[in-house]
Amino acid sequence: METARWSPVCLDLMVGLPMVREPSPARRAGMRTQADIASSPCGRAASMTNGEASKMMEAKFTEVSEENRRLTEMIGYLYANQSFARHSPEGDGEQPASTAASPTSPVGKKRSRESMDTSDSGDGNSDKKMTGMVEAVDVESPLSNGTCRRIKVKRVCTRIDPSDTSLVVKDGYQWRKYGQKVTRDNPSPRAYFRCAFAPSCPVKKKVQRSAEDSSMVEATYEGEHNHPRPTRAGELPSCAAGGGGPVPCSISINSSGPTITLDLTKDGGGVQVVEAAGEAQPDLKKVCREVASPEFRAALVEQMARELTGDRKFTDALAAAILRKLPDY
DNA sequence: AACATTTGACCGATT
DNA sequence: GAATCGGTCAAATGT
Repeated sequence: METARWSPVCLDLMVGLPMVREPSPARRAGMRTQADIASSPCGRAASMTNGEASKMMEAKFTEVSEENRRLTEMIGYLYANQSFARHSPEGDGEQPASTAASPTSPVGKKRSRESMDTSDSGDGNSDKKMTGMVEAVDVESPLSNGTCRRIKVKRVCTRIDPSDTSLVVKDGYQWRKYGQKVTRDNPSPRAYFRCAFAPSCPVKKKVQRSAEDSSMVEATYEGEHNHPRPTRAGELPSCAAGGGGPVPCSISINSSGPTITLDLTKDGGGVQVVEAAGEAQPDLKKVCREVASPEFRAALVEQMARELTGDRKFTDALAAAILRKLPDY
């Protein structure tokens, strides 16, 4: 018997921390100065009213999104001039794509580790763990004929029940597991999945528990689906799947700096700040704390709700989805 | 019987 | 050239 379920709500926001107008080399690398931080809205938000903060945050988010987009273009341009590509975060979701990779030949059999594994490359400074983030990069997959094919690699971190050993991340697509491996730098095994529509769909994903936090799993998607997301019951996006599945509706904010995860399902807590590399500057931590404040979160939620309800396409789709869930009368 | 998952073996890349 | 590692294959097993 099919009962009505909660409609999935999963918002992945990919916004960067504010960048300066004329990026210096250091800033191009994602670093921020104290002046940047001091002038950021987060540092002042606490002293203003919620309404003011809300408005300001909205404006700032727009600005930051624009910055992020420019940064994306810039980094993409930089990497396009190099022999390998690994460029900017791009906060799009997984859209069905018809052009990405050749349907008949999945991801190249072997790729360099540099481009293959964006999480830990195995070199000396690789202990960066970007837990809680949603990151998407394009990498070039070398083909046997010497050319390269660009594929999208997206990393998503999700919180799941620590006792759940299945490493199943429900993301709306159907997957077939084809392997599992214990890797050197993580005691928990890494599971390999292929899209159930393979070989026509070239997408693969790797899922592995975080070494530091066993309640977090890191899923790495390679390629883009060339088919629509299946809509059968039970295949809900990870953030909304209930019943022991991955739970949180989380928003990750990252731009080469620390990762901030806002778990909107929790009251008061649910905020996690993870340094992307080494130790974060104290000021940065302060900003992160302020970003994690109830005021900021409330403003964020308010803005998202406004954006979504103001989007005609979204409301139409939502209405259609609700109607589908209702029994026929 | 059919399909999905598990798991050891294998392969190619890297060190 | 050997050791190591990550990724994949495919037979065995489970549902």
